[in-house]
Amino acid sequence: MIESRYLMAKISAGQKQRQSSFGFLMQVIARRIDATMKEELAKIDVDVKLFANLMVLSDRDGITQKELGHLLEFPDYFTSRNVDALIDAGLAERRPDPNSRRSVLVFLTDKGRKKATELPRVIQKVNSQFLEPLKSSEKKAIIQLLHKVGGIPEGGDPNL
Amino acid sequence: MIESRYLMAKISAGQKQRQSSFGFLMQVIARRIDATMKEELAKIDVDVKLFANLMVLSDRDGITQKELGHLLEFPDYFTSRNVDALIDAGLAERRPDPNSRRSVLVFLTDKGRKKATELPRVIQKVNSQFLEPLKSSEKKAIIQLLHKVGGIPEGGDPNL
DNA sequence: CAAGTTTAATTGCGTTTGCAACTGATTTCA
DNA sequence: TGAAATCAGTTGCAAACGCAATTAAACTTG
Repeated sequence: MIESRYLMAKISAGQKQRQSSFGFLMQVIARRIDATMKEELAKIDVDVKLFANLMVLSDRDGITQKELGHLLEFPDYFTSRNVDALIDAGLAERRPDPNSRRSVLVFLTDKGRKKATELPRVIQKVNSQFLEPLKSSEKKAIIQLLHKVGGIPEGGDPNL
Repeated sequence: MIESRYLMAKISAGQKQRQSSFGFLMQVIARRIDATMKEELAKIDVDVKLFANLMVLSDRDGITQKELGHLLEFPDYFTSRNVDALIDAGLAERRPDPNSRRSVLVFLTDKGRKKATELPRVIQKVNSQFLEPLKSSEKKAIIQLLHKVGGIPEGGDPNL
């Protein structure tokens, strides 16, 4: 962020307000999580830029680029280049969509599927590292509140 | 962020886990906040990239570039270019540091100071927009929890 | 069914980023 | 003191980004 991770809202007016700004807190913590993920993923030789794509594909192999991008809220051009990069890294391949000649299906290669199996461990590790200061009930609470803020339906394992 | 804001943790394993990943939620919401800030700041003709710098300078005018970068956790080269951009926009100026010929002090111009006064309103607006789905008690709770996660001491006005 | 519209995906190109190298000033300390 | 190390700041350059335009396919509708 710069790595626009660097970014924005680290701020507001005085010291006090700055520290309590929701946007400020979100940005700062998100950047830190991103940096930590980058480090952890480097250990297993995965580019953080491709990580998200790998995770989605491991769950839903053979979707179109459009769908992949949609699930990640990425613009099309970005998805297009991400898939290029996945292919360059030997992690995925494009195949024609039997249902439409203008869309493309993306599949993980064996190598890609193998890499993908290593990812949940990393996510789990980083998430619990960041949530460590919270009590168990607070962990549940913050995830619930974030879901509410994001308008994202809940469900699933809060440990991840 | 993509604007390495686009990035990372949108993820985990299955659909269920993905939706609950703390890192995933943080990244997605942080990116949305960033995009919204960008839009809102465009309305008052402020580049989101310079926004953070403006806020810090409005609070602590006349600091060195080094200090400015440190407060924002930005690398030196980035601060250097940000100050260039602030100057190009007529919002700030460099002055020699009387205490050291190798460092530089950064001051807001009148125009810069004037712009800075418009920023808290925008921050306020975007924050409350994102927190809108929450009840008042929940707003307090999420900010408190984020402080705890970030290891950032609390204090200040939760509306900002 | 043909013209117009929308859609998935890609790409050209100017801008921004990140790293490393560089300059000049200051400190260290043998 | 003066050679080496450190420090603030800048910059060259390759890579990555982001937008807008493009291509080719698939709807829509009169």
